[in-house]
Amino acid sequence: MIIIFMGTSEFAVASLKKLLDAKYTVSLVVTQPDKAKDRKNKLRFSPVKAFALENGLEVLQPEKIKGNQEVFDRIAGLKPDFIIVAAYGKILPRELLAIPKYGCINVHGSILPNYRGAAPIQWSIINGDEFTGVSIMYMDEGLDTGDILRTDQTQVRGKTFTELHDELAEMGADALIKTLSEIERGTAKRQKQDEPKTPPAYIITRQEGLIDFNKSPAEITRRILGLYPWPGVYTYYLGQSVKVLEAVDLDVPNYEPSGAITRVTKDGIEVASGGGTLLIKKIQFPGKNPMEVKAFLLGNSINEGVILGIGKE
RNA sequence: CGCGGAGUGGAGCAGCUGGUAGCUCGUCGGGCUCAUAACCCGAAGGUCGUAGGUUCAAAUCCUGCCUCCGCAA
Repeated sequence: MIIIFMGTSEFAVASLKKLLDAKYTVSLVVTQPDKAKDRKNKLRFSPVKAFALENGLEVLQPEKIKGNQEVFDRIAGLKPDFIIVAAYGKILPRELLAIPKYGCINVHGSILPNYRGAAPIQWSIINGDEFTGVSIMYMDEGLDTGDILRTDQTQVRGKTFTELHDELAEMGADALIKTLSEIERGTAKRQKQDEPKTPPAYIITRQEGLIDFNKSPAEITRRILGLYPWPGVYTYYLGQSVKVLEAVDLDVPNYEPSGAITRVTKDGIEVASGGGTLLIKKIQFPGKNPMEVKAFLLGNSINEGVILGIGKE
């Protein structure tokens, strides 16, 4: 059994690890080129690359994959049985999909056909879904449109992105292993996807974290969970950006203009949002560590009546 | 060499045109209260990130280093 693994993010690491644990031989790991840099501008490996190197696996990092003859030859030359893809970050061209004997299998962090795309976990939290899960599917040329082999589900409620992500990464890895053995035994069933009931899960940008105080406190609260830790949810206070790390929906009507600070107490900052009241409890200013509003107030003051969200934009 | 902010008693800050440190909260003890997150009195707790330098004298000026963080990727 010859397996080629393609993945980049932390989500993919779990699957790669389980493959190794299950004694599959991973002949090659393909991941994105090193481009992430830290504050000192030092190169950082993708999580998958880091893991692969630790485990002595061969790593390939093509800049371009479509129409790259060298990469194609390399992969085809291995005569793989499977190509396993998890959070790789690029669409694979048709000729590559055709290489492996048993096909290209993808691990995806949602129950397809819902949330096709790059950020399924974040969006399921932001949208307030009760359930989400993972899907194992055959890949085709579309974006997460291939036939489904297996899905598993779990609850979303109250989990942060990190928590749900880690859970789904494990769940996806387990589902992958089970699916592979089913395929080998010939008991796997494939099923075409229905029409999605959600919009595509567009990749998250920093902009997604800017709070819109016209939205309900509940939605803002979910966004805080879904965008944790990156990019985080933020707004502007007196022209300076502030991250909002923790907030609760007070479930109290508030008819002040959206974004207005209506009350400052030791519990936090009450802000009018979408007709409701959002209590901001934990914040972080640039250059500072995260802190409870209560602590912030010991050395600083926040005035009621100030409108949040007015800043550089 | 990507840009920038910050490191001061447990927490959040002030002090930084140099002369051995202050505020708010917390903690501990006591008091007042039916009672309290309220109030009053008192106490403990900091070699001011670190290593050097300048100076009669540095938290305060200069240099190196470490750590944390915001932006950009």
